[in-house]
Amino acid sequence: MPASIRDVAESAGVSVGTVSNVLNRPEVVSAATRERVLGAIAALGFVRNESARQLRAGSSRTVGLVVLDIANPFFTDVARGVEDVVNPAGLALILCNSDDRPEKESAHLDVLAEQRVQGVLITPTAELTPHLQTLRRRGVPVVLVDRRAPGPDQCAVAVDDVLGGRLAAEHLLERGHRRIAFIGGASGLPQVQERHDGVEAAVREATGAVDELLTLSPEALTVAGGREAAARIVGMPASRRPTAAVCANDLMALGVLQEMVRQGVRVPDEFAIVGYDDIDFAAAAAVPLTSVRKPRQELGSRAAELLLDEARGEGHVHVQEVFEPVLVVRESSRVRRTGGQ
Amino acid sequence: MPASIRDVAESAGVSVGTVSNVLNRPEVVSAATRERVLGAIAALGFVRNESARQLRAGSSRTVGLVVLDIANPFFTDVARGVEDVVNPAGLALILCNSDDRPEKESAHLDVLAEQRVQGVLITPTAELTPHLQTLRRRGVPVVLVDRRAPGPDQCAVAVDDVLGGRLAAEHLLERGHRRIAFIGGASGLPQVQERHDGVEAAVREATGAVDELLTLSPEALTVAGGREAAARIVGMPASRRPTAAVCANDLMALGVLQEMVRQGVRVPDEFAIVGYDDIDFAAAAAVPLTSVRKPRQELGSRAAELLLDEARGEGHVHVQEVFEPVLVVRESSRVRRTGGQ
DNA sequence: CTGGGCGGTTGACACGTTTCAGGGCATAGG
DNA sequence: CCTATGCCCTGAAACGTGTCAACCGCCCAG
Repeated sequence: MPASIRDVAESAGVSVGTVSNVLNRPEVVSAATRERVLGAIAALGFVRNESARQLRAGSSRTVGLVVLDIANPFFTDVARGVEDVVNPAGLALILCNSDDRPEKESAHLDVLAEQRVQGVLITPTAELTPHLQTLRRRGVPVVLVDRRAPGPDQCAVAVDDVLGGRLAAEHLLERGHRRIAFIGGASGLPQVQERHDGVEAAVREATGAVDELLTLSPEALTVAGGREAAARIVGMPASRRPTAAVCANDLMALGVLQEMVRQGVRVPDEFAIVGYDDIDFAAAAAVPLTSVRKPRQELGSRAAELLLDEARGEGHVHVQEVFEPVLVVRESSRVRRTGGQ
Repeated sequence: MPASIRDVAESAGVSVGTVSNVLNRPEVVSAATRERVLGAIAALGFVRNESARQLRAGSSRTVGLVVLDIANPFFTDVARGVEDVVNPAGLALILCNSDDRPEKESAHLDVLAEQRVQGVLITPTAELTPHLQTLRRRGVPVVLVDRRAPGPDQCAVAVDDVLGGRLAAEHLLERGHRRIAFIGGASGLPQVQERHDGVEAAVREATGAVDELLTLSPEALTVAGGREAAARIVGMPASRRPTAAVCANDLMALGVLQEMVRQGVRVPDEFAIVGYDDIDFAAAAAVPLTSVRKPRQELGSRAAELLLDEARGEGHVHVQEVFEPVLVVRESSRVRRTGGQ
């Protein structure tokens, strides 16, 4: 059992209160006493017990972040943004992975509630679980990340995904593509739905019909999901087969790219691909991916700022921030053969 | 302020001790009382205060994991392995990113010490910081991940990186390559050094000389670092330029690949690449990467098991586990043009 | 000489939980 | 009727810290 504040007090010949003051308000302690106490602390290897602090303070010095897929670099970039804000504030980050499964999400939220975290940053699964509502009703600040708020009574940091989908689709339409695929996911995330809607709207405006849009929904928003979708596309009769795809994220786009190459379909000459998120691997792919860029790190840091502000109390006003995505054009959608422009 | 165990007790008309029993040893409480208490808990929305539990128990229900680069999928896979072991045991995971910088590592370790984590899993930076020693001396279990233990007095889960380097190099040598580059890093990580040594040994055995091995050490073990190294290689006179590279990890290998493609060097025809770690993106690259596979997830889960065993106390014996890496051959090192085999 | 002010220190209490010795009560056995 | 035996339950202590009112000397102004 490690040394306690009491051991330090004894060793330095002062009271516990003084030791506490040295730790928390060093300026009220005389220099001589302070030195003596610090010496005792060093000698005993004393380390504050956070549990006791927390118990006393009523809340802990931690923040929770719950993401859909820790293996998706988009979320690690978000996490890094969160860390950049949260660590300097003296808070530790508890990173949780829900794997897009509501049960895991709920379990993590329960743990975070028991930990009395200062607040929770979360990209929730499709339906907002009751656990999240319970948490908020209990007064724990919750900021939604990469997801719009259902109402004005909470903070959210999101991206205009309808616009993102539109940008991606318009780009392909401009390049002369008419039969376009949207590759989304089966889990029904609103972000994905919005991207779809943006694509659909652009296609309708350009072609006057929506049936030009083929929507595929593989099980998961992963590389494997992308491969699966690509295989389906390659299997279609050439007359109906799309010539380009907008993917709901870059992982899927990479999967599509990989499968196309494997099947001997040349990208972008025979099939163009647009991804979403613009993770670093998008640019690093050997056929660099055109992608819809989101401010990944900023998404995290801004959300963390809002969370800290809300946790601080005093006249916090809820903010629903919506970033504008930007299309980054790279090889995977460039026209090489056919004229185009 | 949320409801406490005392509020529950009052509301249910029992003592605090009984409520605690309902929570921790429900079998000793009569069914009727138990129901009444559970009802009160639900009605009040009571959630246990972990801080108080921890204070009482002396240690918390968390485990720390400190990694070198959260943006490297290798480490997120390790983290997933850790989670798989640690969550079922009722423990939360605090994931920290040291960014390969000793100061950040130390700061994180301090926080973990204050949190009284059950133990720490860490891939340390090059030199073992005193903070780590201090932590161990204080009795906190520490398991090294992807790093050999300096002595028999602690657990470590590592990979035979000399063998890994050798496998990579021998593969290239068999393919007829003679001038080989090893692309490592400047930070001096022993893992990287061992990989280098394996490569060097293989080259010496095959060619009788070591001067065939060009060693490059870009700043960071990242995609950007790989690009940087590749640019240097392309800039060399053809007579001395290597025809293949072993990279210290897959991120760098992807960077090399990307830069080679950008410069019009065909992979693998003109330049072969072997990565290390075999992250998912290695296979997903449009020129799939040959890579030295490590059991990423298992590395994490095994380390977590050892940590939990050590934390449990009772006759724990330190284990230094060393996994054997396996070479996974893909396109990036296949000979296409020249005969070879 | 006295009173007031001030810098520095003290010591007790509270935070919410777990644990454990002990106590009340009913039932069964003598 | 008394005692032994379980079964449930109670109540207090303890974990380590932060806070705060109170206190102690000491100096200075009056």
